[in-house]
Amino acid sequence: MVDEIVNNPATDNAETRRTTRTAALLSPEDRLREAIVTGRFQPSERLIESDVARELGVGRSAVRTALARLEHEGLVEHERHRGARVRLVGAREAVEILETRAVLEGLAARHAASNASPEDIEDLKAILAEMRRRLDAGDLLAASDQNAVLHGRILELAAHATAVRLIATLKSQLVRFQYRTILLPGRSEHSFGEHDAIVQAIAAHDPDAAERAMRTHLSHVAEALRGHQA
Amino acid sequence: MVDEIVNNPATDNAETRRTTRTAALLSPEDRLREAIVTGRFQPSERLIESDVARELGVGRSAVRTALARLEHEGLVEHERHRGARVRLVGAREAVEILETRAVLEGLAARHAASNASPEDIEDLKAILAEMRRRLDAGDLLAASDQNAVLHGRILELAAHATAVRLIATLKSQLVRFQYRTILLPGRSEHSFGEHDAIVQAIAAHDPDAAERAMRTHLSHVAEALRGHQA
DNA sequence: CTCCCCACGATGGTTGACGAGATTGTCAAC
DNA sequence: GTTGACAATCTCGTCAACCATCGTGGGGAG
Repeated sequence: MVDEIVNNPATDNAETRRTTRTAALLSPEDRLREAIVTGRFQPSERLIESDVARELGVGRSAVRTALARLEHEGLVEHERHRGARVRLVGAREAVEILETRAVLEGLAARHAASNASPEDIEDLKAILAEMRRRLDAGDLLAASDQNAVLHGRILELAAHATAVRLIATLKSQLVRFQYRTILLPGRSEHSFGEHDAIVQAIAAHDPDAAERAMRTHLSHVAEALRGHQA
Repeated sequence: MVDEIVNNPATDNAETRRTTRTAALLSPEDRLREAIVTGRFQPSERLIESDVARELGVGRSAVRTALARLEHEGLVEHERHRGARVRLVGAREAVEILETRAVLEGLAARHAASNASPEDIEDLKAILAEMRRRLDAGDLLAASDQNAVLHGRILELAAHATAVRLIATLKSQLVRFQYRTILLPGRSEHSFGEHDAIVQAIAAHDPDAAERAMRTHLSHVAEALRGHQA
């Protein structure tokens, strides 16, 4: 889930800027988020409420609440009486976020190791096997999808609402770093081995090992990311 | 900083409900937060925007934005078209939050160990010494204050904005659990020893030891809390 | 050319109104 | 008496128009 930081960008995207409210299916918040994520608003660009409202074809209050939420998600920053602008998370902060995710997902893995039922473990192994198959088939992107599935499943098993929530918000802040590090040469085999170790630790109901494995895995991802864009 | 989960409750509190906007010094958000924290609104009580607006003597939109923020802070929960109610964090969730804080503060301690300058280390030792003095004087509350100072200082040293931010929001969710576990019999000495270990690890620039020490410290706090209210 | 002041721009907040979704209560049919 | 449909009500979500406040930049005074 970090090997490929991907929030599906609500793929519709195709010209919904009619001022008529025909396309009011998405909430203003989602529309605005999507506009930021897909880069229709440049980083550090000022988001004037009235302009955005006209652009999206909604009222100013809707934009205001949307901005408030996006601020909490870390997508925009806000100064009183000076307005909002889209936040640019630099490489430095990206590393911070990955570190934080590492400890949080480590915690999740720990709980998963405690909670996992035999069926859960079979599930995880099946996901891993599918990842193996796709790797052998040379389809790195498909394998990366499986990667996301695995991490998601572990979070479910953790049954730790607090950690899951925080991880989700952290993820959203990294939308601009949609690298699939698994695509880097040699990374895919490393990644598979790390995931294997995680699953094995969970299967063995060894919380310490599970946390350790998850953290080393994510730190390697962070490292790969760092090297990739340094 | 966990031994005494205390957000100073903006002690003014004294009847500021005049509809006249005389007492508009606090932002609506702060007023509402304070009202919830101090228990003027019962847990699970419905927060009807218009009522709250009248109660606080502000407009409905102000209340709306305040509610949105408090929702993100975890103080209220919100369902579309069904309104907001003050969120009750049960013991189970409190434990979750403490666990999460433990790993996050562990991360912070790790960074603090890497970053700390000689002066920083002297600082920490001074705080610790002051804590020792106050403990010897038998003033547990004062010692608990020093405890908060120490944790805060470590967070500063960590220079890890992401972790600090998450920890702050987690803290605010625990406002209802304002126990000072240090007041429990025997806990104070334990607590001092744990803090001592943390400072020593930071002084030795040993990130692993610092994280470990912080996590064991906080897990003991969680344990004490659990036992205290079980 | 520099500096200060003020008008303008934008936000924060208010009021009033309207529609949508949800809940509740009533009433009729079985 | 119970049940189901329908209507009234409640509350939120949004819009529109408005005013007060704060920042900022440009123009006038020196």
